[in-house]
Amino acid sequence: MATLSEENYLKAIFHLSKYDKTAVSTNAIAQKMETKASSATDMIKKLFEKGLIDYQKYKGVKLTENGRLAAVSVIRKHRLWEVFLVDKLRFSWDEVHEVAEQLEHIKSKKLTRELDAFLDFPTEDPHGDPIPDANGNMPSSQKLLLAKVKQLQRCICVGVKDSTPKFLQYLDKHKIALGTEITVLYRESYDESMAVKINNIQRSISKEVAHNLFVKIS
Amino acid sequence: MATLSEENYLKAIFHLSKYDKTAVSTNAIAQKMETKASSATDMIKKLFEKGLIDYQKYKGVKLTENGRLAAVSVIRKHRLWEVFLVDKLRFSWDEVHEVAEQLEHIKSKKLTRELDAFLDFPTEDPHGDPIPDANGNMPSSQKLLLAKVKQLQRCICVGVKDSTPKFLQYLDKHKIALGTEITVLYRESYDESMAVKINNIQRSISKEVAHNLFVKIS
DNA sequence: TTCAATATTTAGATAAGACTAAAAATTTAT
DNA sequence: ATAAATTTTTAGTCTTATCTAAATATTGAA
Repeated sequence: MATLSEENYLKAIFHLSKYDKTAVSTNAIAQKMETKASSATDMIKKLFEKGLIDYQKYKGVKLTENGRLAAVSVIRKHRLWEVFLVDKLRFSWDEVHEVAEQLEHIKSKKLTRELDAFLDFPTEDPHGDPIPDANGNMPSSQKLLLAKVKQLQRCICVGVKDSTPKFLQYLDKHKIALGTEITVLYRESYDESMAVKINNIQRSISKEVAHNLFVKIS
Repeated sequence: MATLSEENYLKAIFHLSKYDKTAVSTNAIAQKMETKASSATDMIKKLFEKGLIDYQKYKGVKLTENGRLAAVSVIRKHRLWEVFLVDKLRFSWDEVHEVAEQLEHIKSKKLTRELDAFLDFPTEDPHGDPIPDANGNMPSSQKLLLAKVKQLQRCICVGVKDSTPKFLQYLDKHKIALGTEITVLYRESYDESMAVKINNIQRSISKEVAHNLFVKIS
């Protein structure tokens, strides 16, 4: 069974290898974990000994199947707890992360199973991120960044890439939520901002926001 | 803020000083924590440095007000989570302890407050133990051990002293639950067992059971 | 009250996970 | 292709919480 620290490293490695499938560097792991490269090396050796990652000195790491399952199990719990906090306990979507970081490490198969059922088997967390099933399968979605949407297309907001409180509160303030419909009017080449229509009102969306909002074409 | 291990020691000291108000010995703490006396001494020094216990070498320890508050806060969370597991997640009363031991260490004022509200401000956990309020006040109850009940008195089962799965499963098997009415018929002096009437059926209750079941006179 | 038994504390060691500083390997730039 | 810059690893230290073994204090029995 993995320790709390091991679980956090596995999660970090999983998230770092989510998009590109190449090996993850020691420095990248250290940065994500907000620790030093030497500490990351120590943990890498430990995870390698336990068969949770593939590792060759100086060549970076990759999760093994066991490592992936362990990481996904933690992510599943994290996201289920986030749903619980928002749906049942009046937390807002910008308040859940810190508490879920603690709850995700609770070890009880039955707890996870029953929580899932209690929440009626949700498939997404409050930020639109998919919740892996009990076998470690991650539901795939065809979401894309708002920044990639073509002119005059309509789309629906389905998730966020950046889920820091600051960004989430920005979205709340501007009445952008999951499910909100957005029509892309045109792109400003000067600053890569976008003119969009939200709730029939024309607004400008900065490059930063457009690169952190996931949508699906509707 | 107390570490996980510190919280567990504070809880142990609280439970050991619950009934008798005298100082708690190092050995008693070590035994409750399933560790060695030398380890207990180390932790005692640490808790003393932090102002959570009063301590004089060789004289045992007592919780300070801050220490008591810290212990009661953990116990409050433990018992609220037990209610959650039984009332919302289909756990039985003999399954909740282990998971609550983990959940009790989650640090979030808001989580505790909202969980309390979500559960509709329960005053007792599934074993009949009182849930301290947010200010650290423990509701007092006038419960007593079944073993102390006088002949021909009627009483109602309100709690358990021993809350190990074995005892709880014994009670389940014999259809004794919180709220069950028990009439004490007579006491067998030979083995200290009791003849009682439960659900209009006469049964014998062993000394062991009678000393672990709390009732209130009805 | 004095000595044996018991309880407690101290001293020194260990493991996990972090750190700093220095060494070694790899990558990049000229 | 070689030197410089960067990345990664190693070596050694620190803290927390544990342990064993030894030393010291307290308690209790004769």
